[in-house]
Amino acid sequence: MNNKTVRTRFAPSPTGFMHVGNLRTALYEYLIAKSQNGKFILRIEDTDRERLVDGAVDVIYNTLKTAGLQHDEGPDVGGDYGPYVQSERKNMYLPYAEKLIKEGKAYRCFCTKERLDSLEEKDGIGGYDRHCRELCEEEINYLLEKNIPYVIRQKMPLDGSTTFTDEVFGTISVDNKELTDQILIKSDGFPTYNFANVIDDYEMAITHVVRGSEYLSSTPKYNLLYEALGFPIPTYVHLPIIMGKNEDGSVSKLSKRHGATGFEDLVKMGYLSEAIINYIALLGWCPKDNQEIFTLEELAEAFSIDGISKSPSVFDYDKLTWMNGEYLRAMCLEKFTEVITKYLKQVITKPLNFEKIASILQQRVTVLTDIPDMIAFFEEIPQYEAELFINKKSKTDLEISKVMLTEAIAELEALAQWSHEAIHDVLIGLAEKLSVKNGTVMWPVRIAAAGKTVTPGGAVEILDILGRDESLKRLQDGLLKL
RNA sequence: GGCCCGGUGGUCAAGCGGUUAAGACACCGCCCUUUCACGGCGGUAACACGGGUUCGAUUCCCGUCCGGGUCACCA
Repeated sequence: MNNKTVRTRFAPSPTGFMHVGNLRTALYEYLIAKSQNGKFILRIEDTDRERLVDGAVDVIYNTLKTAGLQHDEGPDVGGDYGPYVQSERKNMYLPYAEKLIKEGKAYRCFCTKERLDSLEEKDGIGGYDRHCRELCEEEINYLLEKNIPYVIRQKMPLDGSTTFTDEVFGTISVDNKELTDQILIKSDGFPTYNFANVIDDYEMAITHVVRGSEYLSSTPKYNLLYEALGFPIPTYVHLPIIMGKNEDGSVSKLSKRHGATGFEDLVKMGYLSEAIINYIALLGWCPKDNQEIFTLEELAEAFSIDGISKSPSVFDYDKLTWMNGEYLRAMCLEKFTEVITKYLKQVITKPLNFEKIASILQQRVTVLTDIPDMIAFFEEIPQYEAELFINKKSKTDLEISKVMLTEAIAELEALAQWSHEAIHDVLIGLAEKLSVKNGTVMWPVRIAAAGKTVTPGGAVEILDILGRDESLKRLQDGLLKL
């Protein structure tokens, strides 16, 4: 047993978008670290200078923050292994590459982009032909003197095979002849992701390399690099890929074309960050006891690598929606009211009691953005046809509704005090007095009060929220339709 | 196409040689009920296929098929 502190790292490149796949990787990295009292590190991988996006790093910080995945070390919080931004580490990589050249494990490649492209066309399937691998010293010096730009490539073994063990996928072996002489340093002097990753993970003492399984096939190359450099090989944890359903029913790696796949998009659509985290935690991992609703703390407590599955999983908005509803319903009313106030304000300008509205909404909302449509009738009653008064199950037709509304209005007008309890008693009492089922009274009243057949809350709640004057006015107007 | 990985209901998934093959979402029905929802109860629905190994395979091995990933001076 080694009791070295577990250190995991989340190493996104700043693209301005936090894909749920990346978020889940971050989550698992966080959980693996936290479940073992380890450290979770954030490192920004910005070696691709052509793709930099302004403000992208802030998106990463914000996402991690609202998701609750606080890192222990990173560009913004510091740490003993900085800098945590690869572009600021630029000059650390070249010496390693040059060391490899000296040891005959890497070489300079002067091939032009054009030549590489033509190679691809020739054999159809990529792969560098190792043209510069055996250049003699004179040739190299000549090209160097002429300032021909070059990259540094790693020399892959020509035969044999490379084997590594992954905690999730087990032992995997690949023939070395499948491996291309990968680029370590680009012609602009920046390291490639492949190279920087290995160096940084080593220098930052990362113990568990956690990433999506799309890296599985390039892992042998990393292993060879660790060996060439004399670095210890980290524990690999490859995660199953999150898939999205295509329009034709097929599935492929979840991407933007599958709809909202960014964390911020999901939040904008009305999903709570806690629900998103909870849901994606279960996408590819299962606890021992099948529990489904977890706080982040509970996840960190229950998480273990052996619960990670190997097969890809399809992102299911239905289940996320259900889970979001669970979170919404579990809130106390005050909290729920606070959360939905901004959605209420989108359609309500009248001085209505938000907490009362919240109380009828809480059991019915699954996605926050549904709220405005659900309660817009409080602000203004929609145009509606008299046919809405007809309901078989409540035993109402136009004639009966007219009677019920007339009676209800008379009773309600006489009400000394406009409260939920008083309204309830008077309407239920009316049904009893007329010897009809409750629904026969309630249906017409609710239709007249709301102008629609489906409403959150019943007649009593709606009248209570609307207040005496508006309620009576709406009931009178309803009566006029009959 | 080469290489790598995977394959339990529509979806997420338990299972790790002997089970009536869990559970959740979705769907359907019933109950509750003042519409809808919530809640309760019940239901439809799965081990991709073919060979082995074994007394016995969803589980182990091989092949087929299907699905996915990967083959960049992107990460």
